[in-house]
Amino acid sequence: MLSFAEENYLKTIYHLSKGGRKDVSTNSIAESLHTKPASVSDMIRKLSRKKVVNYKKYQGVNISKEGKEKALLVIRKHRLWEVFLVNKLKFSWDQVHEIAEQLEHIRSPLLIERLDQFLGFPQYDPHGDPIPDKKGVINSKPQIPLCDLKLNDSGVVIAVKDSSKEFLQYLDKLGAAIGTKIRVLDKIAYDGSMEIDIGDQKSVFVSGEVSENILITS
Amino acid sequence: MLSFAEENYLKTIYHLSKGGRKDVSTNSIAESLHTKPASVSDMIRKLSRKKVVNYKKYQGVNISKEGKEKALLVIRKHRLWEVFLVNKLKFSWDQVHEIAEQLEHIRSPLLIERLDQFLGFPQYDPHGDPIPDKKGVINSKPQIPLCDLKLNDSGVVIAVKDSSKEFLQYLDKLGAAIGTKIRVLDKIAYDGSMEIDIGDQKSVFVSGEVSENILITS
DNA sequence: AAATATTTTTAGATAAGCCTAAAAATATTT
DNA sequence: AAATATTTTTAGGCTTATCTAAAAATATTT
Ligand SMILES: [Mn+2]
Ligand SMILES: [Mn+2]
Ligand SMILES: [Mn+2]
Ligand SMILES: [Mn+2]
Repeated sequence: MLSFAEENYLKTIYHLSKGGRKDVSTNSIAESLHTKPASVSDMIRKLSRKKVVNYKKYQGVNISKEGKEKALLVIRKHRLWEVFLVNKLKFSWDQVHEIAEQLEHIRSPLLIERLDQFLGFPQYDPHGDPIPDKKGVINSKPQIPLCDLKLNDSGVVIAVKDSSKEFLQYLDKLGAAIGTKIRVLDKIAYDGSMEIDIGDQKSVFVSGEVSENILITS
Repeated sequence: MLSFAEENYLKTIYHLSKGGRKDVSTNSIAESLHTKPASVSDMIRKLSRKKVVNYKKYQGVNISKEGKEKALLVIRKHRLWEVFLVNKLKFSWDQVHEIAEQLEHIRSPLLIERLDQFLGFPQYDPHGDPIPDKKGVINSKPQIPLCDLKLNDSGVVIAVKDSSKEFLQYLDKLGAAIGTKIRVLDKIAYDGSMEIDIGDQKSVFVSGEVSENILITS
């Protein structure tokens, strides 16, 4: 049985090891969780004793099979609750992450099963992230960051990499919600910014940073 | 801001002071929370510093005005979540208490407001307990324990005093859910047990303990 | 009223989870 | 390869919430 803190560490380690290489650095975990490296070292030792991560001093950690299962269950709960908040309680997609951070730790297998059913077995959360099934299996569509599209390529917004309030509210303002068609009108080599057409309706300029955080399916 | 543990202590102190006299003993709190009196003494000192209880050493505690407000908010959340679990997720009334014990600590005023609305502003939880409103106001109907009814009196089950799995499952077996009509056929002075008619359908004997835990409106 | 029993508080530990500062290991420059 | 910089770990503290054992206060009997 893992504590809330242990679940949060494990989830972070999972996310960090998914993006980059297998081994995750102490500093990157500390940065993600807004804690100090010393605290991370302590916690990693504890997670290692519990066999949810593999760890050799000074060599970074990687998540074990059981650790991954536990992390995916927390992520499943997080995303199901986000769907509940948006679809049933009419929250907007930029309001739900913080609340889901709390709800993801509620312990009751039956609750999650019933919630899943109540929501109609959703496949994706409000930010386009896939919801792992009971066994932790993720059914993910190919996602390309907008910045990787070529001139005149088009595709549909399928997810966002950054789920912060600020970014989501900016996308709302652009009218670039999930499901919106986007076409690349111009790519500015100088700073990585782009001119894009949103929903065949308007053309706007977005920064390189923004274009990295919008995920497209083609 | 109160911790989960502090919220649980406060809720317990509120419940204990509602039933009997105003001042609550250290031992009774310890018993309710399955902790030791020494731990209770520590916690009471802390709650007293936070002004949510009034406390004089060796004289017991009573809850303050702010304490009562905070306790009622936790109780409001607990009962709304129980309604959600039963009405929306199809849990039975004996399955929801433990899960609500976790959900009652989720912090988000907007979430509770939306949940209340989603549920249609329910007045009572699945065990017949009244749900405090946003301001902590409780709208409670008069409740009499079954054991206080006289011979041939009748009334409707409006709530239960004990919400344990075991008791609720026994009531299910009796067919004495909330809303069921009950009439007193006989009162056995010897042991306080009763013969009752349930829903004009069948007569059964119930122990004195059971008849204390069934609440009736007349 | 004195003796005894019960209740409550205090003293001293422990575990989790965090911190800062210092030491040790590893990585990067020169 | 040596010097320097960075990363990671360890050492030692702090807070919260719990415990057991002992002391102090209050309540009950005799
Ligand atoms: Mn989220
Ligand atoms: Mn999400
Ligand atoms: Mn309950
Ligand atoms: Mn209830």
